[in-house]
Amino acid sequence: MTTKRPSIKNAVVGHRTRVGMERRARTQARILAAAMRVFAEKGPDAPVIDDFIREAGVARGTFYNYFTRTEQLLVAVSRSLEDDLMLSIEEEIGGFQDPVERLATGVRLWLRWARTDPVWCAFIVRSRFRGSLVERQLTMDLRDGRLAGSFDFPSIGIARDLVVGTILEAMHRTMTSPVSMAYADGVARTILRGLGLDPQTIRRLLARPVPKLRRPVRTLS
Amino acid sequence: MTTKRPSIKNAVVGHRTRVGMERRARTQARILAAAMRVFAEKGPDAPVIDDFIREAGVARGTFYNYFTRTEQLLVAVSRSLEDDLMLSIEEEIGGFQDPVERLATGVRLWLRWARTDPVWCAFIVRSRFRGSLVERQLTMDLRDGRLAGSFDFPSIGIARDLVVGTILEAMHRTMTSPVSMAYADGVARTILRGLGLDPQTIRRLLARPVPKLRRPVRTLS
Amino acid sequence: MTTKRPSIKNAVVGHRTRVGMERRARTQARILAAAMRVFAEKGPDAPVIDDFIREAGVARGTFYNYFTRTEQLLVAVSRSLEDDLMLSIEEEIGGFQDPVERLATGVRLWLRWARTDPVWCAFIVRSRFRGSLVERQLTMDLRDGRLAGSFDFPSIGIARDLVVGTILEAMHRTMTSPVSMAYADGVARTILRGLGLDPQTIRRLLARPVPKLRRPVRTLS
Amino acid sequence: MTTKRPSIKNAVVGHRTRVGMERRARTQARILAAAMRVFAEKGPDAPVIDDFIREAGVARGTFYNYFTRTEQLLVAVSRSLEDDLMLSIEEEIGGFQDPVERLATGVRLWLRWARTDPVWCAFIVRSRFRGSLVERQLTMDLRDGRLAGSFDFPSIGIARDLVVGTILEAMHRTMTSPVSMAYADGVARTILRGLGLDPQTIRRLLARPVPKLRRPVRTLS
DNA sequence: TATGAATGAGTGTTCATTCAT
DNA sequence: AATGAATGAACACTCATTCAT
Repeated sequence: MTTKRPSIKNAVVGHRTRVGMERRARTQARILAAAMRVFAEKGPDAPVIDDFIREAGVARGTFYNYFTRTEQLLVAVSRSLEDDLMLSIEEEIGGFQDPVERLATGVRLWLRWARTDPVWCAFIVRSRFRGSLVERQLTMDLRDGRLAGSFDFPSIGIARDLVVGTILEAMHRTMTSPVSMAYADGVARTILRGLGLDPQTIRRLLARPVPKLRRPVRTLS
Repeated sequence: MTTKRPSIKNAVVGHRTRVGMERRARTQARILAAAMRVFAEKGPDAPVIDDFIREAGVARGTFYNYFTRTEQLLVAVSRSLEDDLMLSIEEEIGGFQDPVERLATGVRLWLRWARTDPVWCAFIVRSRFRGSLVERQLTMDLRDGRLAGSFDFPSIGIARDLVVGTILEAMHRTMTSPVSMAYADGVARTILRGLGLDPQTIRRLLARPVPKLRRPVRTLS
Repeated sequence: MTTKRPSIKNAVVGHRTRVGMERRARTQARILAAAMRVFAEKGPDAPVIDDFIREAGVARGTFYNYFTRTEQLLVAVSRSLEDDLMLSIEEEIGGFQDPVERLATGVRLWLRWARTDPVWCAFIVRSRFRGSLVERQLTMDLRDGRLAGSFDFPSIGIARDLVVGTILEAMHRTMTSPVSMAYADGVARTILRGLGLDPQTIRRLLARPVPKLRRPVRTLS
Repeated sequence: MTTKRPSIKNAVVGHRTRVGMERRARTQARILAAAMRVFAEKGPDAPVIDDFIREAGVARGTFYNYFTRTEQLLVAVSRSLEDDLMLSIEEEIGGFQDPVERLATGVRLWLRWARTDPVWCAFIVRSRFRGSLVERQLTMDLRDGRLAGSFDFPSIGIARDLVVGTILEAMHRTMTSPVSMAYADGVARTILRGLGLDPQTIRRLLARPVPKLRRPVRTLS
């Protein structure tokens, strides 16, 4: 009989623990969401702790229960934003077998999104952080494409630097002055060229329509 | 009459003006030189005005007579550092007729220097500013190379983004982990590939020895 | 009727009450023991409530059920530490009939202990609190010694100030720079002199060996 | 001729320097005077920087131009207060040849002042700092008195601990409960006894009238 | 033009205390 | 009685900027 009903003591402790953890999670989420809005408005460097606690509606002390450095917030938000787009893109290119096609489409989607959301774009460019998800996918595609004989470059590191560096500069240009969609595809073309693809193949790849992102991407705007 | 013999008063004013201008120039140069040392030691963001005036040995008020924002100093120093290397490089490649050879050698010299001087490298990467001299030369070479039929890219802007972006990422990697000289040439190879050069030509270009920089480059270390 | 057989309810309440009181005592003891360790490590002023609850492994709220001021803890620990040594000393001098001999030996034992345990010494000196037990014993011995005609001083208060003040300064010196055992006896000699003892008697008293403390003294080290 | 008239440049620089130094000295004095009032009101531990700047009527930054730690202020004020009384006392006992008489009168004057000014008394007792001037004079008198054969104690250090310790405890008692003037002399008597003086001499010394302090003592009240 | 003392808004951080569970 | 998340007043410290000399 007694075994059926959990002892009051255990129940209470479990309950308390659970309630406490839930509350913690909720508060942390609230601060993070607020931080995202703050960063969106003020950029990655300007915000001060006051901005975050005002936006989140928590007390100073509460903030310090979760984060002690503004930078921690920036990293968390930055990673979340990059990963978010990457997940949306992955949803579109997940079906492709060809790593070259994956990469080509991925770059085009990425740059298109950068055009659509300049705030997001500026944020990603200015925060020096580079998300782990995008790095992982990129490395994989480069390796697979080289193994398949499609790509030709000295090393994966160099190829990665080409892709990331060029895209970042392109994003920088995008947020500075509005660019055409042809510009985005031109960047993709040049990157693929740098990875050793022949013009013919590139032309064929870029002729395909770019899929629309179906998964809603969290945005800063 | 008065036109023949300049009045003493005028002479004095002129003298004073001249002396004043010289003093201005000297003080400004002193502050700039100090700023360079300060930035070298503390990075581009940490320094406060106190650091500059202490290093330069001028009073607070004096500083404000020349610069009102720390950022102005950063831009000035940054430009000076980039231009400095660019001038040294230009001295070597000035004799080359072929824009492709100019660019190839320029990139190789730039990356080699980055390997040699990690402090300089970190500084250039972290300060978002891009010097005008390097931009001008780069644009010129890209345009000439395309006109000559050697390069093939969608637009000069895109080509510029490829070159600058890839180099910046490569520099970032250089300052993070030591890289071989082969890496530097691999980056050059990939960039040239992205600009539309065929592998054969690239191989031929990279087979040539890299000239040594003869002009001493001002350094942060 | 009800008086004969205690109602079950009452029994339960009594049980609960007893259990509760035991728990209270146990928790309080835990906090005190933790406080002693914390004070030993950080001194009397630095510790914050967080230190105590972390060391004791109790929740913030629990702490406030027992102490509302850090100072209360300090007083409790301080008194305990002083009384502890006093009890050990009392065990040695309890057999002496002569109050003068009691006091002389007590002072010598006290200073010897101060030499042995600088952490304890520093703690007693820095916390201005003066334990009640030592005050009581000291007053008693001074009074008895005067009644017996051994001591000669204007008032017990003054005599007490002489003993306590000199010992505190001596302890201060002990914790600042290491002192010889002769220093300790020199202090005892001077105190006894101040209490009106003649040099001859003092010499005879200090010629006797100092007993070893048999009761283990709780220590901070 | 030119040598007669100092060059304008020199005159200006000298003038500026002088003016600056004067202003600095004035501000520092202002902060110190304010600190003294603040310490008098709130004791040595409670005051916060805000208290000092409000009382002194200077800006936060100004305060930090002169003191970076509250403790520095405490030390400065403490030393000043102790030295101040010591100077007044020295003025009275300066004429005495006999070190014993110097010391006896000094102790009596010191304790009498403590009775008169409980705020000052509390301050000296609570701030652990011991001024250098009083230490120096005391050590000198003890040494001279011993050399002259008047005093008899194991070491100067011990004698110093007796004097300082007993006086501090006596001051503590004075600020806790009002004491008679007889108490003050009783303390002096006991101290002298501890230093080895015979009762006869002590009685003779204490029979002399205590001089009045002529030099005004800066006070906290 | 150069000086540097003075300013005070701004910011990060601590920590005693409360209170719903 | 025990818990611990949340609170926010209090505090230390920084540093760009001004201005009288």
